[in-house]
Amino acid sequence: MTDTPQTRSDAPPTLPAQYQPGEVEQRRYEQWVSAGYFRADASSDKPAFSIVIPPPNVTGSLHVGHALDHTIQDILVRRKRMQGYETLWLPGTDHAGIATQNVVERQLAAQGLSRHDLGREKFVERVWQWKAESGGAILSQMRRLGDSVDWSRERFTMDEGLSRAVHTIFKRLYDDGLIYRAERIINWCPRCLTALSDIEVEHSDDEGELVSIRYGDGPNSIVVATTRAETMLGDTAVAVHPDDERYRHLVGTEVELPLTGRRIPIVADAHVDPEFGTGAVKVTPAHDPNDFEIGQRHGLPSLVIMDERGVISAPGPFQGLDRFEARRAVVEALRKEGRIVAEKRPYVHAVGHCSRCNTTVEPRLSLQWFVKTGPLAKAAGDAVRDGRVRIEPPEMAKRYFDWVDNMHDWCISRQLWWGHRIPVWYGPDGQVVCVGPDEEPPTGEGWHQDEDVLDTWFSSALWPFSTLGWPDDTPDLAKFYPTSVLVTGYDILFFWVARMMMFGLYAMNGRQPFHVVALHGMVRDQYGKKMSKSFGNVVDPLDWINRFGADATRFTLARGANPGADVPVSEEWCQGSRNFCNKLWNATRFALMNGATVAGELPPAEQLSTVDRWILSRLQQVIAEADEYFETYEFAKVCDVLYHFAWDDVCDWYVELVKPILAEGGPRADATRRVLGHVLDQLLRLLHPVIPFVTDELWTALTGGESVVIASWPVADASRRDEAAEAEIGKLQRVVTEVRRFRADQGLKPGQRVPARLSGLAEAGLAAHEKLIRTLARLDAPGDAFAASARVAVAGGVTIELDTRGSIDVAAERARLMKDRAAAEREIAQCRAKLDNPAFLDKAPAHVVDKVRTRLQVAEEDLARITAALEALPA
RNA sequence: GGGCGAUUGGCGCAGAGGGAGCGCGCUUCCUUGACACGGAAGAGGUCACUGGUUCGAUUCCAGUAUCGCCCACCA
Repeated sequence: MTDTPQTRSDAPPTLPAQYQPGEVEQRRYEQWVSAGYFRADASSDKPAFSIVIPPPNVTGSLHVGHALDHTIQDILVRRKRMQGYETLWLPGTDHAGIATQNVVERQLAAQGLSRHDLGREKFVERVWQWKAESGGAILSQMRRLGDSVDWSRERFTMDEGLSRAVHTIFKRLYDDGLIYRAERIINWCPRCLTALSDIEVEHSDDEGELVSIRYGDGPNSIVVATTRAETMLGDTAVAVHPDDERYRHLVGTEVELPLTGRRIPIVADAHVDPEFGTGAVKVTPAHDPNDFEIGQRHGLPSLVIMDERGVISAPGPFQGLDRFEARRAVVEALRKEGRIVAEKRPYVHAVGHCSRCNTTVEPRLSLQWFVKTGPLAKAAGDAVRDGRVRIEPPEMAKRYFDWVDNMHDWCISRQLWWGHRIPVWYGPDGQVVCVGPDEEPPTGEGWHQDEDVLDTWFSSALWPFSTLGWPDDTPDLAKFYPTSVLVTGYDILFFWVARMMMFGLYAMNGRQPFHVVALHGMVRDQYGKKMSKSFGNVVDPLDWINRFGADATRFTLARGANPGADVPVSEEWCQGSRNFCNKLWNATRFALMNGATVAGELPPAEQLSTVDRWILSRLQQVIAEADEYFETYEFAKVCDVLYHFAWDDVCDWYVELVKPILAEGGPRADATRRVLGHVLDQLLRLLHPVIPFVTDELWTALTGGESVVIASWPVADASRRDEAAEAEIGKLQRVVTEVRRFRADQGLKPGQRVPARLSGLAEAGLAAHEKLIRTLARLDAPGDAFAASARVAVAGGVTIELDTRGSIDVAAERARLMKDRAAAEREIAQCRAKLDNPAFLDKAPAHVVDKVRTRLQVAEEDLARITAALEALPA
């Protein structure tokens, strides 16, 4: 073992040939947490960088969308931490009102029970119990991913502090007249039995049937069209456009409503579109938002004909029928009476569905609580308009404006039990009292609290400041509010971001909840398809973490993350990411085996070989580029730059170039060991935010440092840039590649050594690298019996004559050269055409003209070289 | 119905007013003492279509087509 490569005297850790993530990840994460790296200190005088996590559903589990969202946040936080910021990434979970309640109700249903069987108190207890059972899952999954969150500050949207925040802001809004109670048509889910806000309703184009029904008889009859025939039972008018000549004579008269015997008025209302259908519309104020408005304008009664389950409640033959059965039955009854004018025909129109259970939403007249959004939304829009909050990518801001500028009042009451109960009490004599957080609710005979709870988004809208201690004036709030960045998918720009803006600005006296909103896309499969269970293309991040490692999973996601765009991923790409981690592992392994060192200053440039100066120069460029991409949330580019530097420059070239130097030993090898150590040290730091585990494992092994988590962030050193070295190594790479190409074309085995004579190296400035070129291209020194059988001509005037110990495939080489010649000729023609164009010379910028001249010169040299090589080929 | 975006090699995506790039896949060769989760060398695209601006357009503008997303109370 005398020829063992030099190793560090203090016996470096020996690494296995393959990186095994499992054990490393668990060990590292525990160490990070116990070392307190993630704990934020509000009393620090370092500048603050804070992010609040978009709280996932407390009883949910980590899906690949979370994994993306968390990876991005962790990247930002880890880098800032290394840059010396006091960083806080605050974790927590959301109580997710309807979603969680639905889950528990399903569990009950399995036992044949409903929530009403338990009663409110018991039911809520049961939900808390479910939270206790399942609430830990997602948190431990976040640990698996490597989230560097401050666990000491974990919050829940229904914990005591947040409940007080909810209570406080409700009271304040109420007192300011921004919360009110009113009877309105709201979106109602007949299955969840609760009101829904606009954003909880998803529209899809459904096929319905449009039927035309004749109301009244004789010349005074009028035909209306509807897709919801059953609602005619609740009609209290027919409306036509005021300017519609066809019906002018009927306005003010009454018609008989079929099946009911009621007579209803015909009114004129500008809302009616005379072009649509018959130009006459039935008016059902209790079951349609438009009709409700018309009803208000004309003082029409609202007749409720359907109960909360969508079952007909109006007395008569249809009572007790479900709304869809009733629709068929009503149409049938009308047909029997000869009231159906035009047969029903298919009609595709947008229908609202409950975003939770997909049940068709029923517009329903009911008494609900609303937030008056006008002034709040205005402020939320202005904060973005005047630049206090930046939306990334900026194109997304338009969607935001569309939303905040056209927001309806927000229905915040939900007929659920799981959530923050509305802090309003009703007295026996109709009193309504909103009770503040520090006030006692009224007691006494007949007083009772509102039964409803608040929309989940009400409490999540407070997240950026309620989690920091608001309404109290806490050190956390002072230090970390406004938060630095909010990272989330564009799909909840409206759901959540706009609402945080509204409440943040309101509660914090005009101070915005965050400086930047960084939006990412949805994770998709490798064909750009949405992930769906039915399609079977859903990725489980935990599965990937188990099989490929958390780093590989994170790298795959980050590598696909272009700002605002969807992120395609696939298992193969994750394998590729794992391979990359392994590549780093082995590069570091090589460095350790060869005594790379990180101690002391880097030697000055004069003491370094061109190869070392080249890689250091490249490193500075990479630091600068990666840094810029980090700043602009261009994570795909961050990964791209670092991946290629690591793989191409460091592994494929630098390590290979350095092997002969290290083998030689001496001071040059010492310097190279120092540079190799430095480059890997810096590279691992740069990669740490993206792939924290493997980088920490390698960095500590390489440097002996405590942890790369708390290492300083690399800063580009412009004085190490060396264009001459880059040009020189670039030339060397071209020479080597060209020889390898020749060898491959000629079918020479990669390992086979071929005697060769090199000329023109000095002129090309590569005189010092002959040995390297010979090593990399596997060319031996020409012996006494050297007989050139082939000549490879390389750009820059280098010529290499090879003794292939036999004839070469002349035809193949000729074909190759002809192809190259054609390319060179094309290039020459292109350049000449430009340079012969006076307009080009006149108008094009000087550097472009210079570039074309250079290209022409290079192409001409190439052509000469290729032509010579062709002539030298044996016939 | 309104708004936004996309259209670049087999697939997924970058890109910039002046020489078409990346990953995966594909072809050929190679177990060379960091790594086969590897190495070397390749093949493959008239950058959707039509006009316009420009010395020059794949890149800017307009229109067309196709696709996607968001918003929406026209029965």
